[in-house]
Amino acid sequence: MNPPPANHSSTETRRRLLEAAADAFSESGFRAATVRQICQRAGANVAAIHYHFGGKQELYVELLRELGRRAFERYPVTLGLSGAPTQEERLFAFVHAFLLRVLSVDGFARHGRVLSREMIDPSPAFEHVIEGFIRPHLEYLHGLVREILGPEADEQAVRFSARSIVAQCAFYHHARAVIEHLAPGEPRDAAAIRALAEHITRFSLEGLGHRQEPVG
Amino acid sequence: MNPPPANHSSTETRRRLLEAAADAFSESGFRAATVRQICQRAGANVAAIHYHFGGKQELYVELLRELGRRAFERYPVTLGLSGAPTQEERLFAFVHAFLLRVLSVDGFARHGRVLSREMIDPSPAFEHVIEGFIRPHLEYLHGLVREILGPEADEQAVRFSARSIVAQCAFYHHARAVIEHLAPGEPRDAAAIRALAEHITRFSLEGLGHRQEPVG
Amino acid sequence: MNPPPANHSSTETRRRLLEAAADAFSESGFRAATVRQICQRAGANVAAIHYHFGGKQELYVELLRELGRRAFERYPVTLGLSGAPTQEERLFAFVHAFLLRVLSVDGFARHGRVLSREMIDPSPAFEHVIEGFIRPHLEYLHGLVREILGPEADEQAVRFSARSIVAQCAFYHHARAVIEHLAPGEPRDAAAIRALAEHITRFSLEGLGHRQEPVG
Amino acid sequence: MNPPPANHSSTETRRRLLEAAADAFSESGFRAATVRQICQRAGANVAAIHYHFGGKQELYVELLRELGRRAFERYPVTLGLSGAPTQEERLFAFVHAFLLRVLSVDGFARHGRVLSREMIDPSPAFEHVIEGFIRPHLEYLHGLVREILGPEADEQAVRFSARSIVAQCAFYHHARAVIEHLAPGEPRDAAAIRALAEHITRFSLEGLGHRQEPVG
DNA sequence: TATGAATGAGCCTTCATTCAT
DNA sequence: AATGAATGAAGGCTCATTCAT
Repeated sequence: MNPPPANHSSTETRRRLLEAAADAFSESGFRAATVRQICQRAGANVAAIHYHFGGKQELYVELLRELGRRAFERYPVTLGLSGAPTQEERLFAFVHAFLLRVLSVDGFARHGRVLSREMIDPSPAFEHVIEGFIRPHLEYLHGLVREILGPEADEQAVRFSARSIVAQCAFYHHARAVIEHLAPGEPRDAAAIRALAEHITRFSLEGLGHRQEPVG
Repeated sequence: MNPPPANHSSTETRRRLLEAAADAFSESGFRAATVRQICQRAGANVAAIHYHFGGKQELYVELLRELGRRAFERYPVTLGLSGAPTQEERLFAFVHAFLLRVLSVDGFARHGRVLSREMIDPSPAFEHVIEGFIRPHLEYLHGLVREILGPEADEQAVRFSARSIVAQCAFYHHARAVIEHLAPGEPRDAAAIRALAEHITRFSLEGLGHRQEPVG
Repeated sequence: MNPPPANHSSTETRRRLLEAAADAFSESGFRAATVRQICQRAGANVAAIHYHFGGKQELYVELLRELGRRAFERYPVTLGLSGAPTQEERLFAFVHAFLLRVLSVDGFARHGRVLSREMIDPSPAFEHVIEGFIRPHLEYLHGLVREILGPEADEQAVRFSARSIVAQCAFYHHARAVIEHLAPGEPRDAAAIRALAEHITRFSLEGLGHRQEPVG
Repeated sequence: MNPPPANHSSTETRRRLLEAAADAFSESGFRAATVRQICQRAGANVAAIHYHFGGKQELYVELLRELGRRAFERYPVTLGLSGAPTQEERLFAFVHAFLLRVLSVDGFARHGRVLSREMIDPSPAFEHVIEGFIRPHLEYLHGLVREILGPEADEQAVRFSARSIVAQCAFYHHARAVIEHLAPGEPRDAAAIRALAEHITRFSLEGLGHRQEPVG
């Protein structure tokens, strides 16, 4: 008698929940985002998150696991590189990719933003985030910095310098509220992100003592 | 209907509430910290905050005002400078003071941490924080950067460069969980903080294209 | 952030909440009645009102809507009239219905009592009450009074006279404590209410200068 | 060393508290008025009410006792009468005095308003109010009504009619919110109050079957 | 005689979770 | 496989009252 329920397959609901969670968590953070909000955006029942994931926290962890890949696939640290790139090119790619992961308007940036929040306010998924994403990419950067600094640089210099680079990138997400308030309307389109990346790359290369060969 | 008396006297309970609030807000942020928590730590009744400050938010603002004064008195941007300091000395003082305000183990650092959290997760007192603390110090830094970059630098270069400097300092608080996890046990005593400040100053001076004249 | 679902289904709990709310609000008024009280009487959790209605005020408005419908269906202003009633009959019906809505021992009277309280101590739903219930019925009465007074009556006379009529009816609820104290045990059964209505109707008809033609 | 405190005598503070309480209770009712509000208006300490009266409720009872006299002295039921007034004149005086006690803008009306509220929402002082003020004046009215109705009127007719008269007067205070909302800006000055009293007197006299002797 | 400080009970609301179907 | 209903703990706030001086 009743029409069969417009039954979205289980995986379909799950996907919509993850999608909605990505929006909510990247906008509001883990605590401030509410399950009602997420379920509503996903067109699902309040109990759906508990049903599919076991709870809010499990959904969050699953989101990190599931979507982490995407951001780093879309914007790998070697973004746009090919052949035998120079050190400058490799640093620029790293910085540019970092900024795109965090600032771009496409859906991929949501993951970057969630990761970025995770640095600030660790969740139970912190360990997973560190080991799965942050450590490997930081080690890549360490390698690059070590190359640029040259063989006589000690490890502390490498660590400090890598942090200085990451700091400049992360700042644009961490302090976005301040930046937006003090420099309202500053563009964030592809060109502006590229300009930021160029600034950070140049600033950091010099900071690393990397001298561009003087002409002549 | 009528607000409770804006009590400005300095009772013991009031002081203990501010102390407890400094701990709670610097650890958990404005939203996550609860008045019950704070009152309990202060050994006071739940209604004490309402009585002494008018509410959670008013307590927060009062705390910012109070701690702000203390922190910037203890660690002014011209930390340890006297006479006619060089640009390098002034930048070092700025960076060093910033780090001390955020990393030092004394009570003063709690204010820096609250400010740092405010960048990340603005509270209803955001406006006050920006105008009272962040804007004035940022403008000081802009002036310094402008001097170092020289007269031909455009304003965007000044802004970007100042951000790069602040970013490196703030990162040590924003990303403290990550740093502690990846470099466990890295010291945070006075000497270590000075070393960090030296690194950031050197890195930034070079990033700013400031060349130290070679000896000889 | 997002309101709870405006749940319009008719669950058993929802009905019990409305029932309990009718008791509580008619006895204590909007402000003095507490959600805990209501939930407890309804055998429900404290959060039940928020879940089913969105909040105390929304429950109140919903109750007014619901009970209003019932009370004016059960005791319409044309109570018992049919055919071409005389002015006297119409006024009697109005007065009688008013008193029944306020004094009868069945559940319907709770609505009248809530309305009556609203006159005295307006709640945030005051506007709704005025426009939804009071104004329409008052305008009906104005029409009737205008007819009785005849074409030469000015509008102020109409307003004042209508008030005099409503006042006599409402008084039996407003001043019920005084009446009960000074005339304890005065009956409030159907016959007594009818007798009151007859008194008020006669008193008012004469007050309106309406002369019953003497027989013969 | 310290100057002697500007010590208002005990009775002075007491008087100011009663004054402020009259304002607060007549405006907001017993429950809604807060002790903080009252103490603040009186320029006294929060604890002053407890100190001088023992508590909010005791202050309220004291206020009724203390100020009750004043209103009935200022506006006695025989307001302005002298010599051998007619029944019409006596009824007009009663009604006019009632309205003035409740509607006039001078301080005396506050007491009338508090009494009027008491009818609606009895406080622990209810008994006192009834016996001290309401019963004696109602009995006066009963006597007057009995005279007007003539010797053959039964007691129920007297009671009902007296209520009809009181109801019309009290309504202007009880339903003031409704009246103000539906007829905004209707004046309440001395002339307007007199006009109301004339309407109610005329309406009631006719309601009582009192015929003004036809000429001739 | 009088007060500023502090209290505890209670208010409405919000939330992640769990239950019964 | 999935849901609408219901829960309990906790949140910030308000108030009349009491305490210590």
